[in-house]
Amino acid sequence: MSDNLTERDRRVLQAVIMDYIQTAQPVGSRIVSKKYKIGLSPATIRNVMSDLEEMGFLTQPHTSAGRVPTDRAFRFYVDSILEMRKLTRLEKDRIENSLQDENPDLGEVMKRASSLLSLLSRQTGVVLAPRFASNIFKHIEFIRMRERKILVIIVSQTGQVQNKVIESDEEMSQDELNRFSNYLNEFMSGLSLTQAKRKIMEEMKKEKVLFDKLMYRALELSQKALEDEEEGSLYIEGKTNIIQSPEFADLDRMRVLLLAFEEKTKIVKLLDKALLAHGIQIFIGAENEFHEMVHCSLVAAPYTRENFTLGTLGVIGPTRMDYSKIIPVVDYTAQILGKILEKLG
Amino acid sequence: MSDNLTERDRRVLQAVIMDYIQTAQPVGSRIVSKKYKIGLSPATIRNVMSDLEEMGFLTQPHTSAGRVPTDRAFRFYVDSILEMRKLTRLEKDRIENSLQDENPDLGEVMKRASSLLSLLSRQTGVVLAPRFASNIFKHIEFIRMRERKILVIIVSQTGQVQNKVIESDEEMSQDELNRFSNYLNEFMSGLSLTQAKRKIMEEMKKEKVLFDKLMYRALELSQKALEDEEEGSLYIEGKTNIIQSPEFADLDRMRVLLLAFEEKTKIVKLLDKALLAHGIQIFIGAENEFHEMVHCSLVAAPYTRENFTLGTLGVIGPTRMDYSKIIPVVDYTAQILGKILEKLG
DNA sequence: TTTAGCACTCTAGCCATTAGAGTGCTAAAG
DNA sequence: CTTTAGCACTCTAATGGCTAGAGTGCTAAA
Repeated sequence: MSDNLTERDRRVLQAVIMDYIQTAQPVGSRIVSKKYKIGLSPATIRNVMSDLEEMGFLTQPHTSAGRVPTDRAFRFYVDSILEMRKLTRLEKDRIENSLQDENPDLGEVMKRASSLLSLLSRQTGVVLAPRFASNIFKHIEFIRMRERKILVIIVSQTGQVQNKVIESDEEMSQDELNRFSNYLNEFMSGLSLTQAKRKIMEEMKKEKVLFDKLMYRALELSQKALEDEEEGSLYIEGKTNIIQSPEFADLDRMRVLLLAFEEKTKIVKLLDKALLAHGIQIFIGAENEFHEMVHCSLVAAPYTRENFTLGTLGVIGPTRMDYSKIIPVVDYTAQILGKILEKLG
Repeated sequence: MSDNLTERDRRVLQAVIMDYIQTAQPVGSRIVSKKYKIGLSPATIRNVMSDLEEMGFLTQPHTSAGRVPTDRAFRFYVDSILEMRKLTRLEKDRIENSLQDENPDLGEVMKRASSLLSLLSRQTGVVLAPRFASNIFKHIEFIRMRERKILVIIVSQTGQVQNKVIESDEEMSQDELNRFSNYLNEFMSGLSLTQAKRKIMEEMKKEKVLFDKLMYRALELSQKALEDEEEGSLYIEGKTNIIQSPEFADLDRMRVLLLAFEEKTKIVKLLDKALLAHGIQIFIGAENEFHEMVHCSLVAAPYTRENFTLGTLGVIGPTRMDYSKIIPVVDYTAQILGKILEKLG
């Protein structure tokens, strides 16, 4: 199981992988020898392939079939063999233009980004929107609906709007609520929402606030409004692309994956992991703990504004997807998305 | 092609349809004679079936197969043969409980309704949310974002929140904007949003307003905020259920349908049609102009609050779905949803 | 009018066979 | 020692023939 691959081994492995990416069929020694000029006879290739199989990079579906790269092979491939295709000017333009927006609305931009990723990769595009809580606070508003139900609207500096119905212990007039809004708008001005949350907690403990019933109530309401950690909205576009991939001809596999898409939470968790990393991250097949995704890979990249990570985007496709093209696409899209969001600042 | 079906014809047709709904297989004369006690021999049944075929109610996939009901047969079935299964107390309870909500948020309720429909029918559940424009106005708020970009938030009496970034011709301070909000909140109080739109148009033409530049601008902004007819949000749940139906074993068919689900606009149009009708409506197969849905039916019902139609909900499934159960489910869900929304009023 | 009987048709499943792709091993060539 | 040609071997996927079974339509008898 040693990993000491000779140059020749790597060349052969690369050929097998590349052919498999193209055809989705087991690759035989003849093909490798002919189509990819390695200058070796099929017989030699066979020996090499046999070695690679021993090392866990290839498998045979059955004796007389060609070989198929394992997850491990793909891992090795993306880590050390893969040569990126540079994006053409045309492709770059396309990415830039698709994301450009006259009246930028965050939701719209997110949706476009995922569509774009799906279109360019011919796979499924995903974008994890910035956590609302990580935004800078801009405005809060309380609107009395009926009895003790109050609609709270919180706006971030990026123009994201979160709204929620909360229930107060006591009935309150709209006037009172307006005073609350004014007070809190002042109080939280310029803070990030997480900071704001903390500040509110601290303030509530102070003596003078404990005596001022109204102020206490204002803080209490805002706390309720901020309290639930929303799971971060996920945009998925191009789900139907997976139907084309022969690896999902098996209906059960497909169903499981589509269910995961519908469920979303697992995908969110996966993208969350990529949030912490710097630059492109690739999750291959069974590497990620979600059994739904054993036959899939995720190419993901965080997008940042002024070095602050906002969210993640990526492409989900079969393990066999064309990394050499998709990685640069994801990378560049993340860069551009970051830039666009700076304007939205 | 005459429709004068004898009682016997109808019994046989019913048997064929019911069996086909169960098995998704062509139905032969033997089965009809045995399983459904019509008291006729297979030979007689064969004659009847032959007649029904001539009349366009049945087809044969090939000579020696049984018969399959046509869309026309299903139409006839739901219109005049079908006997509804009554919902059990248990099922009714389930519907009521699922939709009940402590802190009702419209989006949440819609989502639950579609999930519920999907779960009970084992098909795909769809809910068309109330048009925002048909709501009663509650509150408007302008928030200055940067330069001339202004975030407008409009709240309806049901607690729905719509937000949008608009651009004004001139830069304005938050103070001015606040004055605008105050003025407009007064101005539109109690109106439906469509009425409000009209009133604004009229007001803008008045002379005195034309001279008051600020007021004119306020109206202009609110007009911009209200102008775009948003397409009404659609909730779809349980898309993966269609994978189970044997009629979608054909990947192309399935892809087309899933695409339609992703696209949404066509489904919205279809549900819009049902909006006008009273009570349950059923669209069978090729009857609806969307070729994506040739193998599907839609059972839809509008839901109303105090006799005012808010939206539509329904179930999309194969033509062969179990109408006798699904129709009552859709019907009752629509009723309950209406009631729930009254509270939300 | 209904039904039993029967000839006929078509499909789906089941071999058996075969072509072809690919392998591994051996022995010769470099 | 490495590479390669040659060859026997294996396995699959495709093909074709065959059969059982399901279902029909027609005819003639009940």
